Amino acid sequence: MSLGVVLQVRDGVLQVLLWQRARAPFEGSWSLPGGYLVPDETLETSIRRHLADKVDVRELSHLEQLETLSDPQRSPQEWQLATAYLGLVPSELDPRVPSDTDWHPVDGLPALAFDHEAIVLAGRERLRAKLSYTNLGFALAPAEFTISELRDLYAAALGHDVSATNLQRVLLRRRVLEGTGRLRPPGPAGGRPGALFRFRKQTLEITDQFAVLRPPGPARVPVA
Amino acid sequence: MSLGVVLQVRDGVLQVLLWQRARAPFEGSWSLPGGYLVPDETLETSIRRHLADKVDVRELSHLEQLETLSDPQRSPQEWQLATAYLGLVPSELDPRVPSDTDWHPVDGLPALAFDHEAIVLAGRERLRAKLSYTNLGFALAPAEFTISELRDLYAAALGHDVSATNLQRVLLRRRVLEGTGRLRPPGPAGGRPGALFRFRKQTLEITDQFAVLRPPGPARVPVA
DNA sequence: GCAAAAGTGTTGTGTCTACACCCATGT
DNA sequence: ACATGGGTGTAGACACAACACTTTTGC
Repeated sequence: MSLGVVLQVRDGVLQVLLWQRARAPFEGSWSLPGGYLVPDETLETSIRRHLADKVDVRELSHLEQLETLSDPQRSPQEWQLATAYLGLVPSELDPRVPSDTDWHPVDGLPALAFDHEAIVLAGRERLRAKLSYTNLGFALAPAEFTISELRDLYAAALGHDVSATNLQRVLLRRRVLEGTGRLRPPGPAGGRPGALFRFRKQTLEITDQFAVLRPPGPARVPVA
Repeated sequence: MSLGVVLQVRDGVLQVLLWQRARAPFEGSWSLPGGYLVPDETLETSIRRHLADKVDVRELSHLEQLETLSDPQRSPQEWQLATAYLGLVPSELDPRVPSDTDWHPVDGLPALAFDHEAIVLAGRERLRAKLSYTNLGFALAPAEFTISELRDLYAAALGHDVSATNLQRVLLRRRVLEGTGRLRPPGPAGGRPGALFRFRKQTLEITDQFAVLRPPGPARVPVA
């Protein structure tokens, strides 16, 4: 079967979409959405189908495989293999979800069915790691945003404060962001209007390729 | 089913263990070792069992899950899910393998059955990435080695030259290596004897935790 | 003018590459 | 002595964090 860890920053907090089980085992407790495969279906197709059917989530900005769980003890009833996926939803969307489905902060989860808590935490770890060395921020952010707004998204996902100053410089140096030329007018409290940025790419790219032990040769020239 | 990408540096070249198929489809062509699960078996148990049974490889220094393949077209006969694992064998071992099994350089693979070529390359990518930001080198190296020997292993795995000078400094600064106090006597051509080192840990550890966007606060003190 | 929010200048630090130089051994 | 291979010293490039300062707005 396939399972989806769908994450979104909502109200400034990283949240995961959970589904309340209607049947034993773990009747009534929260679990990850997902379900069985149908014949000749890809795992990715399967999780997309289950997310669209059961929880009406279609606007995934990113989807990647996490891991496959196979411990014979993970389900009390039967031996069950499950492949978990990480899905991300941009921050301004509010997909309509059925009544048995809701968002929960990843800090402060209720008791989850099966081994789902560990899977949620693994998904968050994957997100945190990739925010550091890829452009994955595109999947959390709306189409256009100010640096402050983006800083809040990164802070919620990473779980610690992020400096807007340095975030801007890192992402611009890596050419992950580009300015739109437009400005966001300030709120009623005043303040300088913020410049609006967007991600240059909406697909995953590694932006910090070689941590160390990179190939010999002259320093790579920054893209002109 | 489970599949294993077993890699080892042999004769200074990164090689993968392949198994020659005896049955259709792809009769006679090379493929990754592996096979079906038996009930109540973990995927990891399964791949270890198949590697031990069929190819007599028991001395894996590292084993981790790569990904699960599910394309309905990947096997011409039937719809087949396969979970691929990356296994590593230290460089000085020469496990006894049956006659239908052999090592092949990853640069210069024969035509492989199914989608196995892509899986091998994915395994190599995983290895290359983790050599940069973890202590995974322990899984390629013998118990003790000189920096030159280790340099050759890294160069074979990474596919480019590596400077022994800098490799030593990086791995010592990160406290991944430690000296043994012993020396390797020089060969017949003479030369200064090389100091012998070993990896401090034989289990995977991240040694370059935050590429960027690390939490605020005073600089982490290097371990005294 | 003053508060609020955004953005820039600048300094310091740590980590890495590159390369010159020195050290220990065999013949 | 000299060739061979191992190891250290050091300088420069770079990316980043931190923080002070400036800019632009509302009131």
